[in-house]
Parts: sequence; structure tokens; C-alpha cells
Amino acid sequence: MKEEITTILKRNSLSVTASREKILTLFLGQDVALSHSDIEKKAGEKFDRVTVYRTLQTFTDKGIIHTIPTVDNAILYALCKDNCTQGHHHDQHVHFICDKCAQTFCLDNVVTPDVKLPQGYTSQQIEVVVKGVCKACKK
Amino acid sequence: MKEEITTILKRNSLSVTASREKILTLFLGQDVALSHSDIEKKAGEKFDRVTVYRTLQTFTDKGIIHTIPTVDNAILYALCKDNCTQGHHHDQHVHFICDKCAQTFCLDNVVTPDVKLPQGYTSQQIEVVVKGVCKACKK
DNA sequence: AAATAAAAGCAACATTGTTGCAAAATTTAA
DNA sequence: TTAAATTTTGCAACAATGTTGCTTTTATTT
Repeated sequence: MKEEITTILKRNSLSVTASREKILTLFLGQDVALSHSDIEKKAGEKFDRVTVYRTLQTFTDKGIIHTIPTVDNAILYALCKDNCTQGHHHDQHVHFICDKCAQTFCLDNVVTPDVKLPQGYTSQQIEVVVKGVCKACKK
Repeated sequence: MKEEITTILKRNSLSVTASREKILTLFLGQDVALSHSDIEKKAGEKFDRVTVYRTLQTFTDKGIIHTIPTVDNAILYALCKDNCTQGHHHDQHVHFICDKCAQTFCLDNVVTPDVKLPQGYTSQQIEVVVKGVCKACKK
């Protein structure tokens, strides 16, 4: 994993630092979207709050992670599995929030549906967030 | 309009107060979604910040307005045009964010599309936010 | 190994959101 | 219509979240 992380950072012309390694590890270790405070709790004891903010910003700018909007005003972050490039995300997948476990997942295999807009509107990007019960909680 | 506002408040068993009237007026006066800070700027000189928070919360609880998630961590609020009831929103429309004028609209006539989820996932609610260029800005 | 460049940490601050409580306004009931 | 009851407001204090400038530390380049 250590190598994978180095590769990702190098590919994006980022220097390899302890905080970046740690935060990337968190994302690679599971498939749930994380909030800033999640990350701060899991990595923040070793790193300054500001560093976490700046790292997440950098990763987002580079297209390593993407943000997911939520109704409760907490941005979530998740790995970009598609090959996003700097300044140009093209994640076209649906996000899923489980009402039971409160976790958010990227459904990488579910492509965002097309939406027919009224005359005069042009669509650039479509964000779909589905709420419900996830696979693990349904059982 | 004053009567309309009173009707809305009474129907939801809310007392008719100056701040509620003012904030409802803002929503009824146009069709763009508003952020907390928009509202604070437009109504906040007369009312305390806390009152604005509490009023928006009350309106949301009662189903008078609904929230729209955004990627930049600012909840937007917009009137429920469907007949939402307390504790049970059923807005099924698409939201549209214009990249040029940065305004957010409810496309009341565009129903959220169905999304086919993987085995094991149950859908409860689908939120669709489309980004692009709006009617007014396209010209 | 030294010079250069980049990132981290710190402090201070700005914004945003929350809570308890007393004062004021609204509604209810006499 | 007025008094009592209820609800809402405003204030203060606080907590959480996010931002900026600058110095020190760390990583990269030569």
C-alpha cells in the first residue's frame, strides 16, 4: 500500500509527506466517504487541523478525491476511482447514504441517469444522492 | 401576500411574528433558493442571527421550506411547492445550479429520475442536483 | 551535502452554528 | 378587552468549523 500511495502522490507532482500518506491510507483502507471531522479524529492527533484542511483541498484540486454534498452541511470526501485529472473531475457515479448506519458510499457501478431539462437549460454535471438502506444493514 | 403568509403560518400552527413574515416574504418574492447568509443579509439587520436559524429550522420541520445540499458546504433553502406536511417532505423535483449566475433553482416540473441500485440496496429518497447554465444566462 | 522549494505547525482570527435564559410578543381564555 | 398562558425573540456566552500569514521544518533538487 505504501508504494501505491507514493505512486499516487508522485503522479500528481505532490511531495510525499507523513500527513498525506496517513490521510490517503484512510481513504484506501475502506470504501466509505469521510467527513473532515472523521479524518481529523482518525489522523488529527498527529497532525494540525490546518494541515488536514489543506491536504483535503490539495487532493480535491488534483482529482485524487472528490466531494459529496450532504443535506446536513458536512462535506464528505471519497476517493476518485475514475481517472480524474487536475481540475477536472469526471465521476459519474451515484452516491448512497444509508439511513441506518449513516455511512455514505460511492456506487461506482451505478452511472448517474440523464435528466431531461426544460427548454433553455444546459446540463454540465449531474449529482445524484440516494438515501435508503444499504446492503450490509438490510440483512 | 400578507394574507397568504398568515394562512401558511396558521395552517402550520405557528404564531404570526414579524421575523417569520419577513423571511417567508423573501421566499415568496422570488424563485431562487437562499442560503442562511443570504437571508441573514436581507432580513438580519432587523432580526437576530439566532432567530433566523430557528425560523429556518421551524419552517423546515413544518414542511414549508426544504433544504438543498451543495458541494460548497452551504445549505440552501427553498419553498416547498408540493404540499409537504410536517416531518414529511415529498419534493421530488430536480435542483439546478447555474454556473454563471451561481443561483439555484427548483425545477418543479422535472421529476427526479429513477435509479437502478445494486442488489441489496433499498432506495428511500433521491436527490438530484444538476449544474449547468440556466435559461436566463444562456441568452 | 547544500541549496531550493514545498509543506507543516502555530497563532490569531473570521464565520457559522448552538444553548440557556430573561424579556417581549403573540395567542388563548375569561 | 384584558389578564393569563404560551410562544418566540434577543442577548450572551460558547462551541465548532474554516481561513490566513508567517516561521520552522521537511522533502526534493542540484
